[in-house]
Amino acid sequence: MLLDELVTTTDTVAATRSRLAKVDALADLLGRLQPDEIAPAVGFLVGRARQGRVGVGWRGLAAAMGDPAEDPGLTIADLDALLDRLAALSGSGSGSSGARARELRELTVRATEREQDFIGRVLIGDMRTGALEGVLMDAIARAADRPGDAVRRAAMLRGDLGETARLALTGTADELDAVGLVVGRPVLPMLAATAATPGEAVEAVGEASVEFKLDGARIQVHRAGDEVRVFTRNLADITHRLPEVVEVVRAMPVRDVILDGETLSLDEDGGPRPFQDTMSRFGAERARATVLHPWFFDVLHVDGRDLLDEPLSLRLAELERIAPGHRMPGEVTADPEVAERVSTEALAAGHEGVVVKAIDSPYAAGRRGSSWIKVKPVHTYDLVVLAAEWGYGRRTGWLSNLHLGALDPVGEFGEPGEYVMVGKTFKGLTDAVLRWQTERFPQLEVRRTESTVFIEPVVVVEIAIDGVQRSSRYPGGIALRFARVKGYRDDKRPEDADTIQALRGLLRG
DNA sequence: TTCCGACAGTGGGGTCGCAAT
DNA sequence: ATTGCGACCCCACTATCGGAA
Repeated sequence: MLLDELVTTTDTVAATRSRLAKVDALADLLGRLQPDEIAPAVGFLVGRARQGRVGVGWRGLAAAMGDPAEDPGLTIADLDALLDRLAALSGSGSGSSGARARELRELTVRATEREQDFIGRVLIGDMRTGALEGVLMDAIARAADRPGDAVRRAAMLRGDLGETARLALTGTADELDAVGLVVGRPVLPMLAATAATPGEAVEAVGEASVEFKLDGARIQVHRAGDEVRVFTRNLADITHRLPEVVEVVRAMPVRDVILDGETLSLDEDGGPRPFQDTMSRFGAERARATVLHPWFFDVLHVDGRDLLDEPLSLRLAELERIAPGHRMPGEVTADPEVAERVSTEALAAGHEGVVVKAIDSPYAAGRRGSSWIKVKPVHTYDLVVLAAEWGYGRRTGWLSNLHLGALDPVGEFGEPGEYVMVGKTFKGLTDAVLRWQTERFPQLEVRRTESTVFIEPVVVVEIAIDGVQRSSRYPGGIALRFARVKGYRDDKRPEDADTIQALRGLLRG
């Protein structure tokens, strides 16, 4: 199929807000693809090429794009082959950036203007058609005449939407239904919703396993005999970086197993180190002094037996049997007060909070259902808006991302009474608030750049954060973690804002 | 008719490896 | 040796659609 035909469909999809209409257009396209084109096309449509990331970002793209062609001639296979070549060049030594740019230019001079635009969005992974995995799964089901739930289930267990689409469209219904757990092949991890308090979470799910939530990285570990593989939340294979985790699982009294858990580094006293330290070790290719410890909170398969559809109570019993020394701390209860106590214990030990899990729930791979609910304490501070950046996409034309400052009353970082930037946020803003600040901030403008309007430090905004972390980017040495707007505080004066010293106090304890 | 679950979009912090400078 | 880019960990929240209640 010509790439032009696929691009026409994505234009149609982007032009409507109706999901049913998007599904119609996508299903029609999927039905016309050749078998070999299905997996590549699905990768394009969701902005996640089957080759993965190929080392081209905004900069590389802008530098490499050539003049467009007049007439369409590229095929889906042509773009897929380009991605293969780019992936092969990725990280292949000196000159590879130039080689990637040449490959990209060679292909894009054969692309029309709108094909170039599409290729760019594929490479960046930013499709903006309002149809990603969720909508596309419905379209695959429609095109293949299979139930949506069957496609969804297969995609979660297969961990690969392109291959699932190919199977759904070219195989039998039985073959689709037969997609299951395979030891060694990662599945999409189950996700958690959010609640304000542990008590509220227990009220919502009933009898629950209330477990510590550790501030580390999610891991999924597969063992088949002596072969152990470790995967991230996004299913990347990081086995070679975590030999200590491999050893732990290899020592378990099982032949085959699939475990879900979290890994992080500890300090000398056995307490958790900051997330940044865990990531430093987790992200490094070479061995480091710090060790990553695994804690497991679920088991999906043991010695030939799938446990996905078994209740959590049974899975936890299996976990206790095979990995008693590496179980996530927790307690089973239906009592909100007990849940609050477990949460207090987790926080006292330096952890993030708790996850409350319905004790009778199955393992819903890839779903953010309501049977797992995470609870973390929220801190709020009154900060001062220093600037705002122009938004993107549906926020084009609105001042969106806020620069936030904390008061420095003693002049530790400048003159007394000045404000020290500690982070940015775009979260928590409703359309009405976006409109308001776009109207208001230019009246307070002191200067501007292409992207940013800087204003008098007089607007106080209440900000929620999970905490702070050390920073080399900001002058105060700390940055906000997961900052979001709770609301503007017309009743507060900027000189009453919270201080950089108070924020820094969050670093320990 | 109203409610609510699922999705997509809008970006935030950091760390690493690597290629270019 | 330093810098900038790209990949990838962690993540919250709002608007919207369309099926469920």
